[in-house]
Amino acid sequence: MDTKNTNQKIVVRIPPSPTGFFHIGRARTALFNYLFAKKVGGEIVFRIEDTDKERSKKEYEEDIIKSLKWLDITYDSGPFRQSERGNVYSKYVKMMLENGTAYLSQETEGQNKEVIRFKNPNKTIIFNDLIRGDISIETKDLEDFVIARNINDPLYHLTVVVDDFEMGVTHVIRGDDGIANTPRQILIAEAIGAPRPVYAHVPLILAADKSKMSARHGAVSLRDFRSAGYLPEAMVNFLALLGFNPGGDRELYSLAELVDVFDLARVQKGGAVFNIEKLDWFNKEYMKLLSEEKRNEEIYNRLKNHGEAEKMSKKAYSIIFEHISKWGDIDTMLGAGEWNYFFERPKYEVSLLSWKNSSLENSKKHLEWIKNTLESSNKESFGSVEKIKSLIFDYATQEGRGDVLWPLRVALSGKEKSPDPFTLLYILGKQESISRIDNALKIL
RNA sequence: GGCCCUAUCGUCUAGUGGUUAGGACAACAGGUUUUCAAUCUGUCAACCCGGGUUCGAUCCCCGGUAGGGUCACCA
Repeated sequence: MDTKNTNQKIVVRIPPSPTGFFHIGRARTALFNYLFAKKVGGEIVFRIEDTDKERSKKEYEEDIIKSLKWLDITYDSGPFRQSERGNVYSKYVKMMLENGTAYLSQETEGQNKEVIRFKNPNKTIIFNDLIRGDISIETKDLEDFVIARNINDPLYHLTVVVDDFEMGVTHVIRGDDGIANTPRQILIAEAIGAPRPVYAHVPLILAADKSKMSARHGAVSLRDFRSAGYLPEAMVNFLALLGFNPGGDRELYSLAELVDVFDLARVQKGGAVFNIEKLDWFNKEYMKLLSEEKRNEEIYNRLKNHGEAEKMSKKAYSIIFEHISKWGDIDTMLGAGEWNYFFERPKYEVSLLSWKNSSLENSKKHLEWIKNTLESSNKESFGSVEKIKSLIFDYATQEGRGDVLWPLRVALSGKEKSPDPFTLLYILGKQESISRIDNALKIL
């Protein structure tokens, strides 16, 4: 009966439903399918499960495709759309109606007066799960469940089983929440004479409160993370190690390296709490691997979106880079005015100019010294942070570093927290720096 | 509630019938030529409980407890 699988080719599937933007949990399940298939030299079928005409949208389908591409998860065939495979399903429904494994049921409630129900044999199903071992379920609790609204309008359980059969799927790797669906699908598979695939149920991604991660917990679609400026390599690495670990202390793995070390038997059984701080750490690690050109390009583009790109000196880029863990942080920092001192004169209270217990008179004295020194310095001295530092540092050491450096930094940035004054001097340039010091002197 | 699944630091996890139970994130402390960041070093921090098996259980078995998932003419 089954001639498709005689060559033992391993086939997995990525079967999202386009009823929302691609969910992070779905992304991880897709990733596990990918890693498993690549590891064993199998194939990946990509299938859009859009039998729910009400909720399925093209926009979501496009988002799913884009998301997979972003993560670099490729597939060997598809996308297939269940909405385009009506004939296939009605063929099987007919067959089941004829062989008595399904029947037309008169309904007293619901939208349709007649639906097609599966004739439940009420038996015990025991299936082996690659991650959890044997699972046993009494199917009589499932009753005669509905498999189609009518012969041309099949429901999820039927379409999944038919497609997995027709597409030669050998391994079903899906989320934990699919366990409850498994006995129904095994029953249908038996009814249509399809072989039973191997199952593997991956633990769920949990929110901080340990419940299934959903929209009410904030960002859950891959799209959100993409626009927040996370790197796909970081996302892949983070997601893979959420519920899987190859053993040992290593944390950083590329997609290809993950394929090498992947093993379903090493997938965790319990759910894993999503920890965005760890994601941020991964992301920063991958950001550090980027070339300077690439970093500057990203920073420039983000600044440009805010209309600040031309006002911000390129010399400030390395400082910006140090302070972010994802590109979207640039938007946040800019929005909060954190970096305003890079392109506009700072405003601040006079009192901020004095360091700890030191006096404003002292600050004034030191700033005057610095001003004179800078004014008499040649252009060469502003060539690097190191050179600027050599102009002032000995004086600062002698007079008290905090006493000298703090007011200088405040004069330049107007903030309690900012890069060091030498870097500020370098970025701002001689003329602008002197004029800011002048402003400080005026209010002192 | 029925059924199913799960249980090592706050979080992600490694690990073993005998270990000082390891790493990472976070937190905290200190260094790094003032602050923030980055970085370095260090500190804090876990085997859910009760039985059983065993010379010995975090590890094996049973029970409990807790948490989660699922119970559609959604997928």
